[in-house]
Amino acid sequence: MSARLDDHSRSARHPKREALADAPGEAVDLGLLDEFIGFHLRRAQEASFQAYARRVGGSDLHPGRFALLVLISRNTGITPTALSRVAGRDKSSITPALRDLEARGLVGRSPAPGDRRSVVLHLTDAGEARLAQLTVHALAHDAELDRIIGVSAKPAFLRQLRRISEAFA
Amino acid sequence: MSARLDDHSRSARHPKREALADAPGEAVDLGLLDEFIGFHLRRAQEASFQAYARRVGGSDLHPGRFALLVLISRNTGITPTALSRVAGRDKSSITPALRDLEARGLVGRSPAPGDRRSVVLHLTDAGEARLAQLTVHALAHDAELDRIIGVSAKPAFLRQLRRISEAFA
DNA sequence: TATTGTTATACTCTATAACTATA
DNA sequence: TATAGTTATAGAGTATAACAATA
Repeated sequence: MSARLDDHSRSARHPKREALADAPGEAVDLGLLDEFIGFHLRRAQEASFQAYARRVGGSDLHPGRFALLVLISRNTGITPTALSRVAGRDKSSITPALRDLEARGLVGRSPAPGDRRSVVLHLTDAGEARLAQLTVHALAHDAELDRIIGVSAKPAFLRQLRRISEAFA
Repeated sequence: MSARLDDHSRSARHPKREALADAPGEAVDLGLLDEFIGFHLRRAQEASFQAYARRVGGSDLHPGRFALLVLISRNTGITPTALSRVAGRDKSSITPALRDLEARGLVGRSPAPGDRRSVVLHLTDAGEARLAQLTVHALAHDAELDRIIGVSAKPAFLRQLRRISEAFA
């Protein structure tokens, strides 16, 4: 909620200081944080992430893995290095994720034609099936996000998020 | 990638989408991801985080630590458990962060009056001074975010982010 | 010389469970 | 019995540096 930045009267309402946030939902002064885009960006992202994780089940594939499946499916033959660039990660960070997806039998690799240093990636049939399952959950989750921000406001909201990630790319 | 935040020679306009990270002429198809709020939320948060980290220097205090300093400063006498609830983390997750801030001499603790199990937190003078320094960086970073999304659009944007985090709280 | 992918390694952040000392 | 805080431990996720094979 919105914090009153200069309100020091809270000690009047809460004579015992340790009771400041004893009860869940007790008011805590967020100070400057309450007007920072970065702070609310982080909270929204975290909340959305955890809601998705609850939806698919904690033990299942996280959003990052789902994103890899989508990207490999839509870009069959992409290389690990190209994937890491899309994800904005170092190439060494993508190796464990791909190994995990391979171990689950969802992703396969083949020698890259024309460059024997490289490999090209594809989804297995099981990978495509799993992607289809996860897509149902992802669509439901996104539909919930749509309801929260309002369908008519979505395009502008997405545009602003894209502007942020592109401005700092 | 060595973009400096202070470098205003860099255009803020980015007309093309999807050319996020790949070699020229090799556009990557984002598929469903491109319309997912959660996906763009994550990218924006990550980009903002890294831009802030570059601004304050990679070795310095990260946004999470800055947030703790703000919260302790604005809520002197808050307990670790209350802090963990504000941050949405388990109480065991807050212990290492507080130990770090104590080791840096920025945060102090005292016995909680009336409950000998508990402790209350406060910023040291050095902590307040450091918070003031970091606030300058945080304000500059947030001003850049303001420019990116537009000052007039900021209130609605913040409202939407708050709605997301509160809807999944 | 540069690039691809991997390995080794380390650091951060987080969570669960068990423990202590209180309450 | 329940709670505050800590500890031990484990699991993701990421990064840097170095390496072998290839370009």
